[in-house]
Amino acid sequence: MKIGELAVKAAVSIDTIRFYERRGLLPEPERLASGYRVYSGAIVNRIIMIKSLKALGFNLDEIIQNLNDLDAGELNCESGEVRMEIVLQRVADKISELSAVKNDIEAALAECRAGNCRFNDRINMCG
Amino acid sequence: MKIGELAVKAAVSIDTIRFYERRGLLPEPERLASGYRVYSGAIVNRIIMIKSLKALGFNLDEIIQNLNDLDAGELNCESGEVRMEIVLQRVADKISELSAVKNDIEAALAECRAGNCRFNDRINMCG
DNA sequence: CTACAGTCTGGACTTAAGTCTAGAGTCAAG
DNA sequence: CTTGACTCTAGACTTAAGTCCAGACTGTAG
Repeated sequence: MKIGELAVKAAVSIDTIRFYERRGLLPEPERLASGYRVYSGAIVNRIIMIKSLKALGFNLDEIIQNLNDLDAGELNCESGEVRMEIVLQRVADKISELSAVKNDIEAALAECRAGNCRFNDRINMCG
Repeated sequence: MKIGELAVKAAVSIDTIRFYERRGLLPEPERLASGYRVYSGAIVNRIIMIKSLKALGFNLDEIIQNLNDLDAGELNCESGEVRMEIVLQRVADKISELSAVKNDIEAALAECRAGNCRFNDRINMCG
């Protein structure tokens, strides 16, 4: 399978595949005499793994670590759990940060609607 | 007041003040014969406004628009309300996006703890 | 006068995760 | 053989909001 087919099967762009290769997320593939990259079907799953880990909030460096440990057989249930907990905390923190912003906007809007708009006076209703 | 004092009073860095000036968020200040920027006290409030709008989730381009309209007297309660509603929507969308990620991680963790860990098998528990 | 702190400019650098481009080579169909 | 689709590389570009730097100048205290 050449890169174009892989891109379709894994639903990523060709550029992304080459970028992941440069970043070390994907192994260097075999090459045809022409220099074209050739892939086995297994690589599709690896890209799906990467996408799954991205969806879980891991960044590329963390994904590299996970995949390396996975390849080395050093990624077990416990270490995976710990990693997910760390990412979970990060996601939860971002959510509460944004929730605070949301509350501020809602308070400001409530002030507006109570006829006490300060938007064009001094926009500092949100600490 | 020179830029260093303004930076302290407005609690931003000197670089940020110069950057805001380049970006058009702050007017070009008077200069001393030496070329040093001189500011009146009023500029402190403008920077505080910028920070408040940032805290509400506006980006710098939107803040420029708000400030321009404010300067032109074209920012009234209604338009301010509309703008805040748009930003509120954006924030709410981000929150639900992150909440979905959070749910996925929690589901994966629950699977782990139920003794059905698939982290090192195939990390695709989250669509 | 000498230090030293403050300020100036223009431009490069940062993060993250790609995306885009030019110019060259390759492959398959007609 | 030609055409068009595919692939190659290296490197520049993107977004956002700044931060950092070198090298020069200014202002002030001792």
